[in-house]
Amino acid sequence: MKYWLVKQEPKCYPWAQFVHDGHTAWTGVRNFQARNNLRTMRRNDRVFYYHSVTGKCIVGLARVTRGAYGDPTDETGTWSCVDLEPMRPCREPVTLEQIKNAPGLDHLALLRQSRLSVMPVSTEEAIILCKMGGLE
DNA sequence: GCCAACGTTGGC
DNA sequence: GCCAACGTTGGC
Repeated sequence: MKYWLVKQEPKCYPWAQFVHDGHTAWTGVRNFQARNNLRTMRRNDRVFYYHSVTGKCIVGLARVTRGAYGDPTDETGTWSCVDLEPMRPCREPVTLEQIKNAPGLDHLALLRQSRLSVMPVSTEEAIILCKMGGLE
């Protein structure tokens, strides 16, 4: 089981809406590196849900319910998406500032590649993030 | 609102 | 294949 982090602006699709919907197709990714990460995802992988721009914090944990398939919002066949389902919210959101200051998280792609919207998280990093967010 | 980072496009 | 111009993302 691998760990990932996806970014979303809360004004586009907030965690609360995700929870309300119960599941969602993670469509619309139009960046090759992010797409390649999507394609590496497997069912039951865990996904940290990060609110970008407004919020700037991890707000919950989701899981992959369906591995990569063709993004239905893409006519060209170039892009992929996965299906996600919320698991549980953070007891406390993990802020970007906390992440920056936490030992062991300095290699997180979130800090190194600010524009990447789908990125891997190592098991070690995931353990730290779960602890910080009150996620078991 | 600004701007750094960085991906994409298109002329050459 | 190079690179300037341009657009987007996202933190500040």
